Formats: sequence, C-alpha cells, structure tokens
Amino acid sequence: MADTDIFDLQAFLPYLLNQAAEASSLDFQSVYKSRYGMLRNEWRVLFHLGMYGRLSASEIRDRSGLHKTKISRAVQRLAERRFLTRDRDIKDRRTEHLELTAQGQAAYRDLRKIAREYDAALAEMLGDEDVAALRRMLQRLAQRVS
Amino acid sequence: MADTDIFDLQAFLPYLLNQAAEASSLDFQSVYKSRYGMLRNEWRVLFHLGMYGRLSASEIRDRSGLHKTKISRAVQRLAERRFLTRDRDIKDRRTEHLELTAQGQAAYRDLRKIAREYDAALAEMLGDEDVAALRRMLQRLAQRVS
DNA sequence: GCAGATTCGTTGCTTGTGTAATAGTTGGTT
DNA sequence: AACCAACTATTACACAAGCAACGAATCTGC
Repeated sequence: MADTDIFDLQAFLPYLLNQAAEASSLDFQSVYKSRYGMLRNEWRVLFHLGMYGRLSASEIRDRSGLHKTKISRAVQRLAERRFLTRDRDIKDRRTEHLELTAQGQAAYRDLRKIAREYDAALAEMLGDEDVAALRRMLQRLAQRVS
Repeated sequence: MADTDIFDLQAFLPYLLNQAAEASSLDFQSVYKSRYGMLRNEWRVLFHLGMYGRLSASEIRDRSGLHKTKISRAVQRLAERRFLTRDRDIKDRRTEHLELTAQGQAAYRDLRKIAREYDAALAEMLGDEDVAALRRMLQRLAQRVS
C-alpha cells in the first residue's frame, strides 16, 4: 500500500531546515551584497575577524567550519577591497595573519548592527515560541549529525 | 566601545540555520547520491512526483518554491535515467506532464523510508526538546521572511 | 642534516546556480 | 484574422562552489 502511504516533505527536517535557511539567508544577503558587494563567505570571514581580531586562515577554518578554499577566495576579495590586511608570519612563513582595516571594522560594525536587528525581527516573528530552544536545537543539529 | 561589544555569531539565526541545514543536508545527500546518483534538486523533484503523482514543471515550482531552471535541469536528468516520463499535454502543448516510472517509484519509496528513519534519528538526537515546536518555527521562518 | 610526512594556503577544473534572453504556444482584443 | 500580452519550459552566459592537485614551508624521526 505504498502509494497511499503519505509523506510530508514539509515536515522533513533537512528539507525544512534548508527552506528556512535559504529564506533567511536571502534576506540577509541582500544587505551585505547591496551595501558592500560582499558574498556569503565574505561576510562570514569578516565577522570572524570582527569578533576575534587577528586570525590566520586556518584559525578561521577551525572556528567556522568553512572550507579552506572558500576562505582563501573570500580573503582574496576582502583584501582587494581593502577590508582586511594580510601579514605574513615571520616564524612560519606559510601562515598569514589577517586583520580588518578601519574600513573593514566599520563594515563589520554596520553589518553587526543590522544582523542584530534582523535577528530580533525573526525572533519577534516567532511570537510566543521558545526562540532559545530553537537556537539550542539548531546548534545541536549543526554540530555534526552523523 | 564597539570593540568590546561582543556578537555571538553562533546564535545568529540565519547563520545557525545554515549550519544546521548544511549538516543535515550533507548527511542525507550521501544517501541519494550514493544510491541513485541524484543531486539535491533531483530528489526534491522525485519526492514531489512521488507524493503527488502526475505534475507539470510549474506545478512542482508552485509547490516547492524551487526555481524553474533547477526543475528543468533536474527533470532532464531524471528523465535520462528513466526515473520519470515526460508527456506533453495535447490541449496545451507548452505543458509537459511528469510522472514517475516504476523505477522512479521504487527509488522514491526507498528514499522515503530512509528519510523517515533519518528524520526520526534527528528527532531522537534532540532528546527532550520539543521537535514539533521546532518544525513549527522552521515552517514559519521558511514562508517568506521579509 | 636529510627524507618523508604534514601543514598552509592557492589554483585548475568540473559542476551547479541565477539572471536574463529565448523559442514556442495560447488566449484575449480589436 | 492579426496582433499583443502572458505563460511554459529551455538555454546561454557569467559567476560561485567543491574537489583534487599543487607548491612552498615546516616538522619529525633517524
């Protein structure tokens, strides 16, 4: 009786997570894209540097889980646009230390402000729901499933 | 005092949603990819046809929110691999009706079974948390944010 | 101090995605 | 009937992503 055996795709967690992630990503993307011509990986890198200060590419990788090629290309573009500086380590010349310029910090602060507001708007959209529980569950799901 | 003004990226909903979605997507992707060589958009189309039966491309678009080019390409590949048949409408020859072949239905049922198990595993991973609330909130977030 | 393994980061290549342009079809208006 | 707007689906192009290979630098064990 497989044919009458219904399946609710709209309740399937991986599908649902994707839909929700895509919707909110697109919204927030329009902000950093229109204001600073940034791509998704670029604002992620920017935020990591904004939050933690001077970091190397692999430190960003460890903290963000972002793939090294994404980081490499994001850093390249951010450096071209003078959002960050690259400073090669003298002791280990494979490593480069990355740091936001004044312009990068300004962009970070601006975007951070908008991010907070947007996050608050999402939370408000969820009304009475337990947003803290949502974050907790998402964090749980995010840290490696299988 | 902007520098000491912390921001928790790990709690920012769009970021968190992406992390969780990516993690669970990658897990589930390995299933349909290894078993049927399918891509993400292909299993989505497959599932829609499996659940609702005969549909046109634009009906799938309306139900799934998937972009028409993604659907067009997914349908092409699914047809090549004999997972579905394309049947042009006689009254309106712009439209094609899509329907799963026996092979397509078998794949659908197989993947549906795995999807259920995987969803259950995710829910179990969340332990005491209110998974119903999670789904409710995600659905809320998914249906257009701004 | 040398060989091989490891790590940092970049690049090439192939594949996927989004936008916009397109071909083909239909329906409505005059 | 001719025209035009709307719609279905595909395709072309430019851009982004992922994988694997790579060069350079460093570390490890002998």
